[in-house]
Amino acid sequence: MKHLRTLGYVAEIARSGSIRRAAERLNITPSALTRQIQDIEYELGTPIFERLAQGMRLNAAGELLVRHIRDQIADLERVRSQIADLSGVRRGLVALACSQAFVTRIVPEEVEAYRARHPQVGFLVQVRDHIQAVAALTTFEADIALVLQPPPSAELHVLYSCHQPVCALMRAGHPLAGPEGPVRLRDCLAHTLALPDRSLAIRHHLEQALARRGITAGPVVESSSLELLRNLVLREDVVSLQVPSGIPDDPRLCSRPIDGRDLAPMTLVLAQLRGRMLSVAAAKFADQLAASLHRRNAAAAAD
Amino acid sequence: MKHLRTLGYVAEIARSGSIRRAAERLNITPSALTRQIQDIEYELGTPIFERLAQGMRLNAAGELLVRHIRDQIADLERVRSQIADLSGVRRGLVALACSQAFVTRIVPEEVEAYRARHPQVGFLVQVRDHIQAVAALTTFEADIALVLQPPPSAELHVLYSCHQPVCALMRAGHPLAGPEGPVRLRDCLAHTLALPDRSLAIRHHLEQALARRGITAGPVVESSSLELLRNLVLREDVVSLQVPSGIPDDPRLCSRPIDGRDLAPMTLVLAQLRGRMLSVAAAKFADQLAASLHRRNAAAAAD
DNA sequence: CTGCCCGTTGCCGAAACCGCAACGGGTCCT
DNA sequence: AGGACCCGTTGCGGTTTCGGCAACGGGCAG
Repeated sequence: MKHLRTLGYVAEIARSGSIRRAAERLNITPSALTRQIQDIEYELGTPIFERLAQGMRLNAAGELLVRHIRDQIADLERVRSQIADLSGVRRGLVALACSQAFVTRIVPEEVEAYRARHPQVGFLVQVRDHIQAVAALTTFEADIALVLQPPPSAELHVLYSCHQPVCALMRAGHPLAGPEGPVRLRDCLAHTLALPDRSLAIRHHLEQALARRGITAGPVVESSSLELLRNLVLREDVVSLQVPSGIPDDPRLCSRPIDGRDLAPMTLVLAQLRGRMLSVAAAKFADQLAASLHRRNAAAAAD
Repeated sequence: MKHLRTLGYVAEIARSGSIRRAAERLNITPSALTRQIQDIEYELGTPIFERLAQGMRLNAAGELLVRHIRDQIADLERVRSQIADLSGVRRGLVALACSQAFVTRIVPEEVEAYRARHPQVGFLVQVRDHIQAVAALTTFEADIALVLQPPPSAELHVLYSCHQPVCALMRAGHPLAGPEGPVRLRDCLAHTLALPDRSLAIRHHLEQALARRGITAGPVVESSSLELLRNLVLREDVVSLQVPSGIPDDPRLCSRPIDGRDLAPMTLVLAQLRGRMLSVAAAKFADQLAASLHRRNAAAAAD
């Protein structure tokens, strides 16, 4: 809304680190920006930016102010959403930060289900690793986060969490694909591996377990893209590791959980920023997601 | 600050109930106001006021918006106070709603002590009964409240509370003034009474106790001003009822607690609005006040 | 020393804001 | 029923604010 145009300028400068870059993104001139900042600093009676040769950086006062600004913007959005809710049609935007493992099935299915009931609600789905996802929450870039193995943080308010066993993934004809039931980790390591790289939580999890046993995995292929690994599995006799949520329903693929003695299950967490009041749309979507995850988990346990 | 000028207009219209009255208080013309409101309603896509013949009243959407606006204003004030605190000098405004009983000694003493250390901090002390005090907190007109017998409310966050015995107050020569120690309520009722009226919590407290015994008090004088009652006590042989905090240190006055069997002690409460983040100045003053009340209470118990 | 990118400033047109006067529609009192 | 009164609203014109353009001075790298 209009009244926080100026404050938005401040936030954008803080984001982009210089007046000129911010001006670019805001489609105004640097001169206009400079004046707005000067006005605000005059009103506050103190500078909020350090002027460096490379641009602008927030000082302590600025940090406080920008925090307040992000708060204001998010809160106004929530109020608008509540107001829209009064008139029947729910509209709004749900900003979700999620791990790569969930873009395959869970998130698209849930978004579709939600939008079938509330077509006026938009979604912004950002794929982030577990560290970046928490950061996105604190800067209000995301309302909720769905991630694997998030770092413990006092800022996180967990809405739902459950365990996901790590699974070995191979194509239907692969030697390991035969029998049902769990597979030992050492059997997997005997085959050619295609693993997620170190930017992904699964790999961290694996490395920790291997380190305790003094083994190292020598993957032939590693990638930051789970999708690439799956496609590779379809073309060659390689074994990959993924969590069940990320495995598409494809008869050409076969997955078997790693024995719990070798690799503990990973933790799936749905969370928001502690103390943050969500918009109606985001809150309801989080509810739906939590309920659905609960059902999926129960169904998986029944197998 | 500048950016919430327009929003302040909305809040003021909501307060005063009509555009013309708000315009008066804001020193602008009604036409200017009308336009601002229309702009906002256009931006929100929905009216926020009902147009009545007598003026404007908030609708449901407006209620949500005004709540948000008050929040914004209070939060910005808090941020400014934090920023000022960074540079060493504490400035800001502490808005306190208190019962009449505390304007005699406690509040003036505490304000003086605080301002001696932080002269840049201003105070706004509003005398409110226990109902109005809570209302002042919820509308952000007050940061903290110091009241007797506040109604239990989920919105209240109690920072400190203690008991205050009700005391009989008379001048030094009065027959009841003789011995030290508690006095029975029936002995008081035997004398001419000058009591707080029904707008004050002490009177409510007394009426409740009397009703249980099936007695009614027939006061000769009743008043909403504790100060008036005290001055009356000095001029005639009448007995009044007050809590110790409200009794000035005057050798011409004598007070004796009512026996606990006749009248339970009243509850003194220092509170803020639950979930509200206070400015530095208000938070520190609340700390000081709580600590001081604790000391005073301990000293009184030692007598 | 020479580009290059930075924030900043003077000047001017455009847009937002506001005051003035007048209008139309309600309520209340006579 | 009529008139006084208060209400919100609108057309018009002046003032203030905002933003774009061009130019300046200052750090920094090659």
